[in-house]
This record gives sequence, structure tokens and C-alpha cells, in this order.
Amino acid sequence: MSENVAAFPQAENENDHGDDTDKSSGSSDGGKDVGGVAGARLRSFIERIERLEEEKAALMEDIKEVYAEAKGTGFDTKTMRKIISLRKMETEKRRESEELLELYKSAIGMV
Amino acid sequence: MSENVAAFPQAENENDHGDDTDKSSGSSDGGKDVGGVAGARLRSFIERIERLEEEKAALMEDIKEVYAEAKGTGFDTKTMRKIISLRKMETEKRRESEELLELYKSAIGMV
Amino acid sequence: MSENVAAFPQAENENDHGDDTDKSSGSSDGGKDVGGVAGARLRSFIERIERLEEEKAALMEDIKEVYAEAKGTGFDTKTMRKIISLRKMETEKRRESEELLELYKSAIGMV
Amino acid sequence: MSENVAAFPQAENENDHGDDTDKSSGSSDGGKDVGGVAGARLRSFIERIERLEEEKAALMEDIKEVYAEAKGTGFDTKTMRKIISLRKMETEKRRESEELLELYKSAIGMV
DNA sequence: ACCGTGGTTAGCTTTC
DNA sequence: GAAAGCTAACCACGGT
Repeated sequence: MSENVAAFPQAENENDHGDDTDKSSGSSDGGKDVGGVAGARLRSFIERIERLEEEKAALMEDIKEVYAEAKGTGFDTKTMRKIISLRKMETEKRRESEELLELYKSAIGMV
Repeated sequence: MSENVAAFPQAENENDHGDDTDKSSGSSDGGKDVGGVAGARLRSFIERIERLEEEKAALMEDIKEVYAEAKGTGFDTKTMRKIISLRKMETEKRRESEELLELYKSAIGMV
Repeated sequence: MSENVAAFPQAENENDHGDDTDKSSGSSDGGKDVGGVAGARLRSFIERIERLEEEKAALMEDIKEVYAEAKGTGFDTKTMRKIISLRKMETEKRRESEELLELYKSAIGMV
Repeated sequence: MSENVAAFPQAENENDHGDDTDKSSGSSDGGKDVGGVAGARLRSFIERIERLEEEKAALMEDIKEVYAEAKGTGFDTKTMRKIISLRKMETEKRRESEELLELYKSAIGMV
């Protein structure tokens, strides 16, 4: 019990009046709320997440398709990626990194 | 036929070590179609991608929020992630097994 | 065409009296010597590969440890990675890529 | 310099304009220790990593050779790869399941 | 002989 | 500060 992992909600209350555990409508399992309301909620959360991840995967697929189309038109996708990444990058931070890199390079004589 | 998109679309080639003395710094449209139709197309592709990536980022945000909500309800997100990962693994493994089966079938002529 | 994948070298081995070179009782996938000696050979190849991949994984672990040690000494690992990657890169190729990138950038007006 | 990136271990130095091109051997800590002890250590780390990566590359080469040999014997490498991947997946999944079980156990106080 | 595809690896982010 | 998951780049292979 070194780390409290708290898999299920009912554990978080410090007011642990222990008799609230088995309220689940005559559940035959006697105790764990297996299949009970917490289980239902958990399932719901998980399904929501899985649904969102599917959408994300679809979007990634779309992106890949755009790249493919661009490539089919004759563009170089590697360069495109580089451009997009550059546009995302803050200039300041980039410059700093480059300075640091120079420093290191001179440190090892790789001028 | 000679409707070759020119300028950009042949970029993929990385050898061609020609030391391109033709500096495009002059930004004359003479040869490169800089800012011309290929440039416009490229820009369009890039903007489409950036738009999709924004949507993706939004989705990722949503996912984070669901986790946060679940956590607020008392669930342990680490466990949730593991469950989701296992479920995904099951799906993947099943899919791969089916592919393997197909492979075997074709191997023995059961096509 | 040519759906013939030929998973096994000599499939026509009708003499399939399980000559039990196969000792693996616990094997999950058909560890059976279906097809005669070919199964044994296949298993041998696969085990050799798995062994090599273990070694590779160990090596990757070692590399991670060196990075960790360097970090513990105060170096910035991200920069180190960059240096290593630069050293691997042929200068010529890198310069060319940069030129191409410049070209693209000017193409979309991102000067 | 929003984030202190900790360019060099000996950090204590606040004078940061390393204008002094001090390459002299008896560098008296006045500047960056360029080429000094930190540089030497960095170089050592980098060389160790590069050595390990060479070994790794050799191992990858070996793996390729085994695949080639198997192919020469008549096996279908694609199938082999899939089998190996499935076997790895099994191992991973089993490990993860066990972790999940531990998680659950601690969650219900079965520590 | 080239292109497209998929699988692999490394780097980055985020979490604990 | 360490660990893991996610993402993107790389590379090798098979197909056309």
C-alpha cells in the first residue's frame, strides 16, 4: 500500500465510512461494484477516448493523403514538412538552439 | 505533355550535385516560377495540412480533457491508459494474425 | 499476380509423419513440424533473428545509459544528438537540402 | 535566454561573451573551456555513443543477412517478419497485462 | 528501374 | 529527473 493507485473512484474520500461499498442493487458479486455504476462510467470514458482517437487517426490519414497528393503533383514532401515545421517554430528559440550548437561544436573542435 | 509544372515539381532528387550557381536571390521570375503557379499550389497544400493539424491538435486537447474529467471523477488515468493500450493491442494483434493467416493460405495455394 | 508466396521451401513433402525434431511443447503457433525439416529450419532462423534483436536492444539500452551519464554530468543531450547526427551527415548533401529549402521558402513568400 | 539550457557543466560562469578565442592549453577558466576538460569529456561521450551505434549497425547487418539466407533457402521473409512481430507482441502484451493486474491489486489494497 | 508502402528507429512531449 | 507514449523521418522491400 505504499502508493495509492486508486483505480476506482470510491477510494478517494478520506471520510472512509466503510459501509458504502456494496450498494449495488443486489449485485451478486458482493462488494466490488464490478459492472456497477463506476464500471459503467469507466467504460463510458474509455469509449469516448477511443472514439476521439479514431477521429485523430482519420485526421492523420487525411494529412498523409494531402502529402501524397502534393507528391503526386511533383512536390518534395520532405521539404514541405520542413517548411511546416519551421513555420511552427518560434524564431527566438531556434536561434538560441543554434548558438548552443555552435558552442558545442567548437568545444569538440568540430569547427 | 509539356505542361510540365516545371520549376518545383522535380525536386525529389537529391543528388544532382550541381552547385547551382544560379542564385535566386534576385527573385526574378525568369526561371524559377518563384511565386508563380507552383508556388501557389504549394502554399495551398501547406495550408491544407496546417488546417488539418490544427484539428488534430484540437482533438488531442479533447482527449486530454476526457482524461482530466475521468481523473476528477476519481479514476486513475494510468490504469485507464493501460486498459486502452491493451484493447488497442488486441485489435492490432488480431488484425495481424488474420493477415498472417492470409499469407499462409496464399502460400499453400489456398487463394 | 504471382500470388504464390511460397512460404515453405519444399511443400510437397508428403512424408509428414511428424518426425519430432520438434520439441517445443509450449510453442503457441504451429510449432509442429508440418512440412518436415523445413519447420525446424524456419524455427532456427527465427530464433537466430530473435537472438540478434535482443543483442540490439541491449546495445540500444547501453546508448541510452551513456546519454544518461552525460546528462548527469551536465551536458545537454539534445544538443549531443544533434552533433552526432551532423557528424553522420555528409556536408554536400546537407548543403543541397538547404538550398532547396531556400527555394521553396521563397516560393511561398516565406522569406 | 529564457531557459537555461546548461551549455556546459561547469555552469558557474556568468561571463558569457566568449569573445576571447582562448585556445591556449592553460586555459584559466576565464572563458568557455573550449577545448578544455569539459570539451574532452563531451568528446569522449560522443565517441562512446558513436562506437555503440557502429556495433548496432553491424548487428542490424547481421539480421539482414539471416533474412537473406532464409530467403535463399526458400522461406518468405515477409511471413517470417510477421511471425516474429506477433511473438514479440505476445510477450509485450503479457507483460502489460501483468502490470495492469498489479495496478488493480494495489488499487483494492491487495498489496 | 522506379515508385509506393510499410516497418523501423529516433526524437520530442508529457507524465509521474 | 526519469519513463513512456506519440509522432515523424528513414530505409528497405516488393510491385508495377
